[in-house]
Amino acid sequence: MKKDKTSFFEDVYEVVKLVPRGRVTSYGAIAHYLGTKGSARMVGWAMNAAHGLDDVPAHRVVNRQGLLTGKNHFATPTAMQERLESEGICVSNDKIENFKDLFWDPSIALGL
DNA sequence: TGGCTGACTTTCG
DNA sequence: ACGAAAGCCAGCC
Repeated sequence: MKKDKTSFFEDVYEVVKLVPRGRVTSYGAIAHYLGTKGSARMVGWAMNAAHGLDDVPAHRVVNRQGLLTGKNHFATPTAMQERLESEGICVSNDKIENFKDLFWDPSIALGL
């Protein structure tokens, strides 16, 4: 089932995997959802380990402005944008269009 | 044990 | 509006 010892990363993975296709979330939102488990930086750092996992759509995680700040850590800087566009998300100049509408907050989606 | 790091966020200038 | 700096905290050496 699940491991009793839930690392901060695993919690982040679970949340990111819960992000619906065609939606995006922010580091701060995940950090806020996890609560005291860490700060927004920790989320980004967790993604650094997550990008190696196909189960974790790290490309759906962007910063507060909807900018693809983490694209630089992907296999290719364009992979992130291409992936988002592939899911129906409009990206312009490394920024998500209508980000406010596409924003997906785990705290809300999970009914917290 | 102690110190460095990091894909963010917010605030001051 | 833009730039730089501080705050944040868990993982790794």
